[in-house]
Amino acid sequence: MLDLDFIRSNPDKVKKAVQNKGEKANLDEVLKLDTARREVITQLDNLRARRNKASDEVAQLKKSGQDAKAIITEMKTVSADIKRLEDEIKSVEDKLQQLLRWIPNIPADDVPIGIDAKSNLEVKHWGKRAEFSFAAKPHWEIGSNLGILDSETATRIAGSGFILLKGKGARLERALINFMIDLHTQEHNYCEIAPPFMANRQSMFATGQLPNLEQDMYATKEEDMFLIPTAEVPLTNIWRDTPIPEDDLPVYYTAYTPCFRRESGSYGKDTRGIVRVHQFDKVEMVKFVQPKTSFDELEKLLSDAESVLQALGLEYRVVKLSTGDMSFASAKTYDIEAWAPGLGRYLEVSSCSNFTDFQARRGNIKFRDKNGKLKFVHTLNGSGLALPRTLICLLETYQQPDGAVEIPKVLQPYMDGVTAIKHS
RNA sequence: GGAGAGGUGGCUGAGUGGUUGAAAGCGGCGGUCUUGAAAACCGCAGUCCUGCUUAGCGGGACCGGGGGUUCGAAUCCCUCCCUCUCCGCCA
Repeated sequence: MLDLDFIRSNPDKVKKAVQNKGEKANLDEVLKLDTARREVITQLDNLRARRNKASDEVAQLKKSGQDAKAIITEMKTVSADIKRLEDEIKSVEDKLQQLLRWIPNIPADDVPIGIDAKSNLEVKHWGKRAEFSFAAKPHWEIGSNLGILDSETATRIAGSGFILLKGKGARLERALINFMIDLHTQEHNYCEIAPPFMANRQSMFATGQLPNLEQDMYATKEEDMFLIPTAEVPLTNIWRDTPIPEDDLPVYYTAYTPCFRRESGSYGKDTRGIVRVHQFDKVEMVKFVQPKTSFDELEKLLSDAESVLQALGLEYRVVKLSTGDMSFASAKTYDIEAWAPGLGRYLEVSSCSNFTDFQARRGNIKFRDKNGKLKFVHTLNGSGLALPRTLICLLETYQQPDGAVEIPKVLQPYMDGVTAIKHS
């Protein structure tokens, strides 16, 4: 959500942002409603002031035993007018809020302008391309050959687009989660959280999943709750409607959660393997920071996510997303894409964004500054990392001619010292 | 799922339908006193919206959310949400 004040005084910037992000938002109507709103408020407040005054007079008259009929009769019509204006203001504000929800965050100045991923900008490359003396296999072949990945069974249990890991495969998943969480808590100062995996409508609105992505989420029928599509939702909502003590800033949280996504409309994309699934594990990082520092914090967040790939020895590149490719709520986003040799392409394993005060405004997340004033924080989040795709890159990068997969050194302590997953 | 109790300021906790933005206590901030601190005493303190002659001054709203009754609602009525206690069920 943007500040109405900002929209009013910078309509051109907002218009440009809407356009560059490929969103549809009725800005002219917003400005019109904003004016109407303030006009009605002025009238309404004047009438209310009159009523308050009269109310005191009635009280005084009654106290001294005098007749107040005249005022009461007069106030009947005033009250009727107030009620009419209250209905009007409610309808105007409802419409305004409705439209405001669809206005995206303003992209930062250094974000490349473009309608889609074609305008993204590669800003960094790390690691050497893995070379193979044989034809590198895709992960689903490696996984099923080793008996650690069983998609058919997952399909029987839940349907297509679900993963079942087995034996060392399941263990590897758990090892990755533990390794990542330990790295972020021990090296990068994040506080570990184990949050709810479901969230209510208000939480989903605060982080920006609603209203845009309602169809992409799994919802419960009876309770109007949603399965979280990312830990960003519960983590960011920890401070919703709750001022953060300034001394606590910056606040860093990390959490492992499963993520649930319907992926409706993505049929035909990534149907093989586990690149795109309905449920996947992810370690997420979320930050609440002082507004001035948020873009620096984004760079740090990015490097925290990168350090996972570096430790695992996986080749990757960092891409700065263009206006059209980044999310509705983001001001600036970096994607990290790791190389999957078997697939022969990069996979997005992390997305690190600065939401500036966009989510904070929606979720009323504030801190008290030195002068005692409440101000919106800036929020950021980044995957650190998404598991199935990291697992894909790992299996495909460390596959051996005999079908075994070597385990990177940093993970071995998390695997009881296992150095490779071999055919059993 | 059944029965009951309750949601008031940063916290605890009062509040006969009419100067109640709201007593009191704690905590907080500023001061007096003190070499310093504590204690004591005095004073200040909420959020949001809006207007203007915008370091300020007005006005309005806010006592879980929404609706209703009334000239007037923290107070009465309806409804939803949440918390707590007991029973049942259950990892």
